[in-house]
This record gives sequence, C-alpha cells and structure tokens, in this order.
Amino acid sequence: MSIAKTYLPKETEEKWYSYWLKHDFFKSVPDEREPYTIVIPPPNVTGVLHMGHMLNNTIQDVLVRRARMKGKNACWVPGTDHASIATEAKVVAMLKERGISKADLTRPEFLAYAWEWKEKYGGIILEQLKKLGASCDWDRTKFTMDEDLSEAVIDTFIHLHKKGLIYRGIRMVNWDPQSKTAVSDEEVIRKEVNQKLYYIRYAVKSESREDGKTESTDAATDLQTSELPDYLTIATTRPETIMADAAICINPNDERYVHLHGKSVYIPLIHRTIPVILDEYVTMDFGTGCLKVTPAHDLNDYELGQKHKLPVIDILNDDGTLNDKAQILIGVDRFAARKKIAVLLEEAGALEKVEDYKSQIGFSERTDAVIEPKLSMQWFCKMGEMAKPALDYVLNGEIKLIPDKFINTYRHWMENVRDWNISRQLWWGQQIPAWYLPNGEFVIAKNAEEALVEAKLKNPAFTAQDLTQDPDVVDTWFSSWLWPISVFGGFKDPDNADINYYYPTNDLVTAPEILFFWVARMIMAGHEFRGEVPFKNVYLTGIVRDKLGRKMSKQLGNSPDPLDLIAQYGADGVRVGMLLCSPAGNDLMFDESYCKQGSGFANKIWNAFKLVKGWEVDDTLANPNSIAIDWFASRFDQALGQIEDNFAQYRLSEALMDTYKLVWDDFCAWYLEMIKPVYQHPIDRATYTATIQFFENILKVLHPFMPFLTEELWHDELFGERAEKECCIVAQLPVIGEINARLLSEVETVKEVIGAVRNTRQTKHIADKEPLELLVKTNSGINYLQYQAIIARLGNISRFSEVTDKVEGAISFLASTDEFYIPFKEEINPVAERARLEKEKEYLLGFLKSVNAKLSNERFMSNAKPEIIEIEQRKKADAEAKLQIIQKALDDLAD
RNA sequence: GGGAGUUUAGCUCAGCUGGUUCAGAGCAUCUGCCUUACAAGCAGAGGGUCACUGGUUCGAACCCAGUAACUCCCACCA
Repeated sequence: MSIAKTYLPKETEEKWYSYWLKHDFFKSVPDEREPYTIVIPPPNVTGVLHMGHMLNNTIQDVLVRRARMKGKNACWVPGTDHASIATEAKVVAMLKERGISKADLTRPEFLAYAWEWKEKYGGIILEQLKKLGASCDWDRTKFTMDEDLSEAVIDTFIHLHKKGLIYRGIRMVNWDPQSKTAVSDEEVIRKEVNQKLYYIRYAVKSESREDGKTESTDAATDLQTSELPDYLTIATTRPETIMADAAICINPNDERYVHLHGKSVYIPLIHRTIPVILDEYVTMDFGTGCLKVTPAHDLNDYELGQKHKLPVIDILNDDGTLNDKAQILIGVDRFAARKKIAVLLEEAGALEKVEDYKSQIGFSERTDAVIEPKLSMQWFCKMGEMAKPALDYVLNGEIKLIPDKFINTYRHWMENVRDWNISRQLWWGQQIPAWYLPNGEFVIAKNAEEALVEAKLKNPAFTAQDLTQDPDVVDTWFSSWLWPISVFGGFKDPDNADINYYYPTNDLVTAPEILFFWVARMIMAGHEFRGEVPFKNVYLTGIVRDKLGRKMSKQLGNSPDPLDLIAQYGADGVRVGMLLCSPAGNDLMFDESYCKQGSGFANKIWNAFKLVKGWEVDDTLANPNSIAIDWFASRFDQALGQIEDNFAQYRLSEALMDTYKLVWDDFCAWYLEMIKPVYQHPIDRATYTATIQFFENILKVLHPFMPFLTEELWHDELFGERAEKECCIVAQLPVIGEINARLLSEVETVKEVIGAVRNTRQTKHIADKEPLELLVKTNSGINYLQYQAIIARLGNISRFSEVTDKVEGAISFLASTDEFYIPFKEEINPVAERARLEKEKEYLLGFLKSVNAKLSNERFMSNAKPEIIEIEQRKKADAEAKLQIIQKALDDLAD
C-alpha cells in the first residue's frame, strides 16, 4: 500500500465526520461525569457562514473537544435564531420576486411563507458548520421560534409584566422606515455624512410688536415685498420637518434676540404661527442661535416640547413619506421632500443660504435605512432592577469576562442602562401577548381564551370579538436572552434532568459587539428566572478584519468564502489558520496565508507519519536511543504543562503555538532525526514502541485543533488494533509525568553544540555530507559522551572524544562553559580569529561590568530578593569562567 | 464631548509580580542544500530608538505623568 505524498483532507473529512455522527460521539446525555456545556450563539437563520462564525465556532469546537478528552461530558448545543427583522426582510424580498406584496397577505398567510422560507434555507448555516468539524450535539438543535421556546418567551413576558417590569409607553424610538419597525439604540449605526445646513427665515408676527403697530399677517407671506422684513433665521439639516415645528427656541441670555421674547413667528410656506420660547438648552454660538423645535421628529425637541407643553405634530407616515399634517408635499418621501422644500423656500425668499455640513446620522444596522426618530406606542422592559445583579455577577467574578478589559465597558453600560424597547412592528416572531379592549384597556394573557377570562373580570360583557391582539412581535433578543435556559427546557419544566445537569453552562464564546444586547441580558435572565448565572466564562473573540484592518463584510467583498478556504486548505488547516492569528479579545488581521501555514502543518504531521510508518523492526537490535527517548518524554510533558496552562487562561493561540513547536521542532526536527535509522535499515523494538507512543500522544494533543487529520492517523494499523468505537475524539489526554529538568537543560546545550557545528559548516563551506571530528574539553561537568550518538548523528561527526587540553589548529567554540574543537586542515586566519575572540571578550566584559555594578551596589544588595542576588552571582561566575577561556585562547594566539 | 483599549522585528503577536544573556515566537526575508518522511522540506543567518518626552527606582518594554497616532464603545449642537 502506498501512502499519499501529501495529506488529502477532502475524503478524510467527510469520512470521519459521518463516522463520528454514526457513533454518537457528539451526543450528550446527563450522567455521573462532570458536565461541560456550551450553547452556541445562535446564528441568524438567514445567515451564511462568514469568517466571524468560523473563528467563533472553531474556538468553541476546540474547547468542547478538549473537554471531551479530559473526561468531561461535553455538550455543545447548536441552533439558530429567527432574527425577526432580517428574516422578515428576506421573506418580503422573496415574495416581491414572486409578485406578492406583504400588504396583500393576512398574517397567517405571510407566516406560512416565512416558515416555508425558514424550512428551506434556515439550516444552511448549520450544515456549513459541519464542514468545519463542529462537534455539536445535533439532536439538540434548537430554533428560537420552536414551540417550547416561543412559549417560554410568552411566559416570561407575562411574568415580567406581573412584576411591573414590562410597561407600555410613548417613546421616541429609532424608526426604520424601510422595515417599518422600531430598532433598538444598539442596532443604530451612526455614520458621518455630508449634509446641507439650510438657513431658513421665519417671519415674525407683527401684532405682538411692542410698538403696537399692526401689520397685515399677509405681509409675512412674502418677505421680499415686505417693507420691514422682520424675521429670524434658523439653521436645520431637515427643512422638510418645518411643517412639524411647534416653536422656535432661543437662549434667554442671548442678547441678540431679546426683541423676540414673547413673540410668535410664521412657519414659511404653510404660514402656521408658532411661539418663540426661551430655554438655556439652546447653544448661543451654534448656527444662528435660534432652534426650531420639532417634538415629533427629534428626541431633544420632544423633551423640550414636553417641558414647554408644546403640541406634537407628526408629519411622517410609517414608510417615511409626508402625511396630510404636513399640509404640503403629502405622500412625498422625506428625502425627496427635502429637495423640493428647499426649492419652495427659495422661491418664497425664505431660504437665506445653504452650507455644507458634516454630521452624524443613524442608520439601521439591518436595512441600512436612515433612522427616523419617531414617537410611538411601544412596549418596554425596565432594566434598572435587573441590571444590578447582572453587574454584580461580573464585578464579583462569578462570571469571568475574557479578556477582563471588557469589565469596565460592561460596568459603564450597566450603570447607565436604559429601558429596553421590546416591541417590533413585524409579524415574524413571538406576537405580544396583549389584547386590547374596546375601552382602550388591555389584558396580558397566554392566549386568546385566557385573555377573555381576564377581560371578563373587568367587564363580564366582553366577548371574544371585543379583543384585539397587539399586532407587534417582541424583539428577537427577547427570545435569545432566554437561550441558555430554554434550550434545556428550563421554563416548561424548571426541574428537569437536563437543566439541572447542564446549567449553568461553562463557556460562552461570542463577539464583543453583542456583549450588551445579548450577553448582559442573558445574565439578567439567568438571575431573574433561575437565580444563578447562565455561564461561568465569557470568551470574547475579536472582529475578523482583513490585512488592511477593515472589518470583513459582504459589502466590501473582502471576506473569503469559508467553504472555499476549507476546500483549499482543509478544515484542519483553516482551523489552525484562524487560531494562529486570534489573540483573545483583540481583533484579528486575517490573511489567507495563515490557512496555508495550517495546511502546511497538517502536511508536516502527515509526513512524520509516513516516516514512522515505513520503518521495519528488528527485534534483535539493542536500543541505542534511550537518551533521546527519555529526553522527548520529558520535553513532551513539559510542553503539555505549558499547553494546559495556556488553555486554563484561554490563550488558545498560544496553546496552539506550543503544540506547533512541540510537533515541528521537538518531535520532527530533533527527536525523529535523533532516532531515525539509516535508510533501509531496521529500527529496534524499544525505540519503535516509544516513538509510536509519543506519536499517539501527539495526536491526542493535536486533536482539538486538527480533528480530522488526527482521527485519520489514529486509526492506522501503525497504532495497533483499535476497537471500532476507540476513536481519537474520545481518547483521554495524556497525563503529565515527571520532568527530568537536568536532562532537558543538558540537551539544550547539546543542541547548541550541534548548532555550532552546523554553523561552522556553513561559514567554512564544509558540505553537510563531509564527516567531521569533534573534541570537547569539559568544564561544566556535563558528560557529553552520553550524548555522543546524538551529536554524531545530527552534526555528522565521525569521531567524538573528550580532551583535557586545548587543541591546536582547530576551529573552536564555546557551549555553556565547555570548549569544543573541530580539527580542520584549513589554516586558521589568526587575524579573523583574534577579532572574533576580541568581540566576544568585549561583550562579556560589558556584561560582567553590569553584573558587577549591581553586586557592588549596596542598595541592590539590601533591596533585591536573595534569589535575584544569587542569580546575579551565578551570572558573574559564569561570565568570568568564559572570559578566562577566551583570554587563554587570545594569549595562545599571540604566541 | 465622556469612557475604554492599542502602539514591541517587514507582518501577526508573546513578554504573567519591575530583576535569568530580556528584547522573544511564528510567518516573511536572505544564504547554502533537490541529504530516500516532507522543496508545502532541511540547515544557517540577518532584522527592533519596546510610539515619544519626562519621572519613580539600585534596576523600567513593564510602574507614574504628559504627548502623539490608531481602534472601539457611549452621548451628541439643530
């Protein structure tokens, strides 16, 4: 049987993923083992896999697989989020393509289409995750609109309403005229936009002039012909809202406008009279110092209007067109109206000037439409009371944020939390369980029947026909905040075996941008509904950016297709690639070359396997490699400790790098080269057995990072017969053994010797093939003869022996404090040799000087810790010893 | 405007309580090797004013103050 020259991921991945599924390795049911639980941040059903998902799910899979291999009962619950706004938008678009308008459909008809869409496309992203190797318990797959999850949403709504935490109120909301729904503050993205600042003149009503002189109000309609043009000028970016003005506000301290106190002005074009009001809110040196107050279309104006009891005139329809209250341009879209009104104002002589102006504008995260501040009746959830315990969990460390720099951000947000607008003007989602009565009251109930019962308590005469359910649905986050509880059925049956076993979950892996609207709210829900935290650790991943630091997005087209990457580099290669550049909590500058490095690593392992696989064993041979075996055993355990430590601190990319170097450098470049038999020669049994054991342990350590390759190799006959269910995925990680520190350190010196020999070959142009002689004069006490075989093999040394005196006519170097000589026929250039030695001497003298400076410094000696002083003294002795050797060499050279 | 973070080699990042020859790793680069596992390889080498300025300390990449650049969050003047 011939082995492929390189690792071929494709068949391997398909084969083992279905094998794992077939044997239920991802499946978890409560048992006596310690649980390890992760609930997936449910991707939108509309979603397709992007690089952010790749990173996020790679990390989760690494954590889950590692937990499984540490003997825990690992459970990773997958699922999707119904994403009301995004999905409804997709469904509306799909219907439009089919020539159907949402407006022509009844709610049940629309929902039927939506479900049809969900069934067809909703599972795509989960299928894509399988390509990555995600070891989710697919039998537990949940959807935020599953019957039981929806029921939990309704029940919690009722519960919170009863507690007085949910209320209905008029609020200025962020209105998305495109999706015709309110969106939360967090879903509004502010961008700087080039705009125009329009300076508009409002004629002052003359009859209230203090001189008593009266003027026809008509005069104000035409400023150009007015004899005494008496007007004020306001600056606005939104001239189309002047018809909604309720007042003009000036600062009472503004001396320029004292004459306007108590006056009224005419709104241009429609000639409605509005008062001039005084409030210090107005900044005198901004614009003209006169502010138009438009309570219906600006949050601050609304508050100002409340304060001054101004009427609210809403001139916009839900779709952003002007309504009849505007009196003019009725039915025209707000942006078209802006242009038209500028022309009209110009014609009326009311437009003083137009300036370019930059300002921040809110855009809907989901539809990218310009957000319209709009007054509307909405449902709210009070946050203050719930935020307190949720903040405490994080501050007292019951929930750890990784990295912890996010604690400050979290606290800042929780201390300034605002009530949560939970209603959305959509159909896709859980409909708000509120029924309105003809008298304007409402009842909250689980369903229509119970609502009627409630209604009859108010008035027995009410019938089912009198009840109208609120058409809105709850915010998507109002279902996903329950996710860690609801996926385990913790609402329907709060004492069931699953929730008792798996909850609280262990780690949550998510993006920092949803720390507030998802993570914080899950913590609130956890406290409110179960009295405990929903998870213990929150690992916050970075944003995946391209090399130029731009966020990867569809719009920019700078995001590679993850499935293409997997096809090209293999899932293992991509997983390694993602982790190589992903420090926790920091953004990662992703570049495809990391995946290349990942697949190169897979190939390296594959080739190491090929080498070992090709060996023939001869049982009659003695074991010449016991030192190498002992060394690697210690080195492996040492690395295992570092890896464990890095995992404990969630430094996944560090843990991967430790593993990478262990495999590539220690195992392949050093160990295998030490023990590799000469071509076509057999190997002894002891070395062979030890090597296979090492390899097997390496596969285990690698498995969480590279599940497919490791599983593939694991089943090779090289590693012996395995029962069908004995898979790498469920193997137990090796336990750290005793580490021989002396051996590790001596081998480091031996490596140094080999490096020096190789370096000598390079600089003296001696071919690698040409064997050399090596002599050592030991000062350190290291018994180099022990390492003779290794040195001979890796340095291509034909004769290695110890000497007691300096060797003449040889190339020399120092390793530790030991002197090494390579007898070499080429005449040594005494000038160059002297220069080399002088350079080294100079360096050592400088070094010694700094050490001595410390040691002769009284304050150092009295302040520094004893172990530090001891180290310094050892450094001194070491340097002095080396100096002596070099000085002697220099002296000899002078002779 | 308020808050947080970042700044270390060409790139991506470590550097944990201030103290080891502490200035590191991987990638990239350069040089030499097509040595029977791997050229997706092997061996070797070069590369840094630790953003800047000052301070504390026996000692600073690390602590403090200030400055600059970049990033994110929050609020927002029409």
